[in-house]
Amino acid sequence: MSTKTKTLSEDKLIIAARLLKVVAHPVKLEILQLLRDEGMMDVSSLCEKISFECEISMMSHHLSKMRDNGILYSDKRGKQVFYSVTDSSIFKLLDCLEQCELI
Amino acid sequence: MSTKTKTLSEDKLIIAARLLKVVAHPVKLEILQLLRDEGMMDVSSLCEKISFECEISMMSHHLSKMRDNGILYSDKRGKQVFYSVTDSSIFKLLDCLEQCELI
DNA sequence: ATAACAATTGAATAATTGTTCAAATGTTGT
DNA sequence: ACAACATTTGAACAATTATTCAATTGTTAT
Repeated sequence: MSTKTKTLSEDKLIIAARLLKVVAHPVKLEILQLLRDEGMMDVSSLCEKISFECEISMMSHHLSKMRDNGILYSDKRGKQVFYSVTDSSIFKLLDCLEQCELI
Repeated sequence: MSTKTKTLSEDKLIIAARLLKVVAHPVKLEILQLLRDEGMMDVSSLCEKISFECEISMMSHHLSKMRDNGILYSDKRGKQVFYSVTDSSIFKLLDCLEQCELI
């Protein structure tokens, strides 16, 4: 008899908690949703497409926090900066939330 | 051509963000892991089994916050109070974190 | 060089979360 | 009724996160 479930170590639980804390915000979750559904996008476009009211400056803060935590990366092209996810495994989190009975 | 991805509405994004905020803590994640792997458990047992140092009072605060947010429920049996998850779909979140490349 | 545009930065403040501790509640057995 | 145990509660304080705004940086075109 063996347990199939993996368990996260103390260290990984700390990292996982930090990751969740970073994305635990309605605007940040919608940013991920938009990047999933429409691919990389510049800051102004994200502001326009997001359903919440969000100033450019606020958007930039959200994006740089996610970038600083390894979730996003940015690519400057001329005047614009395009953001996209570093690893698409983050989208599983969205799937998980969409399936979760509590939501 | 149709997009297969669901998108969460503004309201659901707010609920999802609140849910993530509640569990975005190493101790809370480990509580969920323990409840998944060992089933319902009383407060003192959780304190003993958790790898982080956590006083009974702190554990109780963590548990009641998760209960107040619909993630756990409690069942008093004599002197002890047993906690377990209200809906096992929350465990998908753990699976997701275990699979996530960023962790 | 200047103007217009896109985004970032940092500081100030507001709001929320996390932690600790002592006191209180409820339960069981004597 | 009393003591021992399990848990909860609430207040005080610490720490972190969110928001706003004005100033700054960098880019492109004239």
